[in-house]
Amino acid sequence: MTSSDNGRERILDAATRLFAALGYDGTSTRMIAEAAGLNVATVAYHAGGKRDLYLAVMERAHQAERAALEGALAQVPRDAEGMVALADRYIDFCVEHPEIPALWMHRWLSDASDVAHLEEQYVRPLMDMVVSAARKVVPDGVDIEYVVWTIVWCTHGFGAGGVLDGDGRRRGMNDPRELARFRAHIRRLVATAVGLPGQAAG
Amino acid sequence: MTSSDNGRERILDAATRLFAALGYDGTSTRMIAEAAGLNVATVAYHAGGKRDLYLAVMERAHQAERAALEGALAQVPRDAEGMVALADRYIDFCVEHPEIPALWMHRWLSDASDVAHLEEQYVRPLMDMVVSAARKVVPDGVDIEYVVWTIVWCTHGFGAGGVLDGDGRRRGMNDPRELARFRAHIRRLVATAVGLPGQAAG
DNA sequence: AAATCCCGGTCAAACGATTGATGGAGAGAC
DNA sequence: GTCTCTCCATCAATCGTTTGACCGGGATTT
Repeated sequence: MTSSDNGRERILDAATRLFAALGYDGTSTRMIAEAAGLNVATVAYHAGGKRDLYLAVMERAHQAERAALEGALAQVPRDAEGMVALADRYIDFCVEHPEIPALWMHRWLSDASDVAHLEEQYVRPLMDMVVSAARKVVPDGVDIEYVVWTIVWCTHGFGAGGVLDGDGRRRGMNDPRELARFRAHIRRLVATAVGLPGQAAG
Repeated sequence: MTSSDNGRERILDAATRLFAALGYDGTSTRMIAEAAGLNVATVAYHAGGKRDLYLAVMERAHQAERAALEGALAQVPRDAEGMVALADRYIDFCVEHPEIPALWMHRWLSDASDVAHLEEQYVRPLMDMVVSAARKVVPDGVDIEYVVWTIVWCTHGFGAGGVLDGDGRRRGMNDPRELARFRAHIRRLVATAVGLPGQAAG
């Protein structure tokens, strides 16, 4: 148990990075082994198999997401400003865990049955938590659920691929200026959705 | 030229569907051949190779997107309502070509250098067209470029993965009720962005 | 204390299967 | 006969997985 946890953890970290960057099919167990500084057989020994490893990676990512969102919900007031802050916290989370947006989108693009339970187990409950917190704040005529989906799509889209600047180059969350612009946009988007008066122009 | 175009076209269609559903790495040339009712060697004969085939698929998809967007821009008035209609037209396009959102997102998740030229050649010009059309309509303090990115992220996210209903099941563009809900949401989102008075509640 | 056993962790090597690609031969149109 | 299109057979490379052995150290036995 001295270096075993170390090995398993290194494998999980490497797999997380590679699955996020290259997708499931684009990542080989040998890549993961090399990135973790271990042998292919050791990866199989710790993870049981590529598919099991992927499931473990997704499980850990979802747990981190749930913890972050529950923590944010506990600290944020249940009013309009609180909802704006909540979206901001989620962006913080994606900045701290840059692999998660890509991991999420790759997973979202496939509908493999063996990861479907993650949606019932994690995604749907989190969606319900956020929606029920926002319901009493949002004015009539606004589709809260789709507002939340919009935040998710935008944050994951920006986090995983960034945007194209004027020269056609990608700019993403690692670009402070672009991140600030994205934050301002989401802040205004949420603010208008919850009926807050217009923010100061960014 | 009698049945050759037929063969090449069948291959391109099959490849488009499979690349959209399974991604580049998740699709094999044999799958494409089988889906097209042809032999693997025939695929190589017409397409030259898997990578060239993928490039051809992406090129065709982007051309269709450009044609649709240019057509929509030509027919739509240059005012607030026109911008709402423009977003609606783009949703129409994604409904007619259900593979495109997934194709787009898969491509967006990878940063392969041999497809990077597509961004300068297609994506950036289209973005510029839409942004310049919307600029004179949008009130101050709104980040037009990010509003357009929001439409793109939402439409592709919804088109490629759908949303989770109350039971954790996926609902997407093939579900008329969910599509209508999505349309209403985007319509309201664009309407508020261009400073239009609140729409009737959906 | 010394010798023995056991076991979790790691490795090189190999497994069968599948990958993208190619060469050569056959079929049909002109 | 020539050209276009298609298929069968095969290639080397890589895939995920398994095997059998080796190392190190704690427990057990003598």
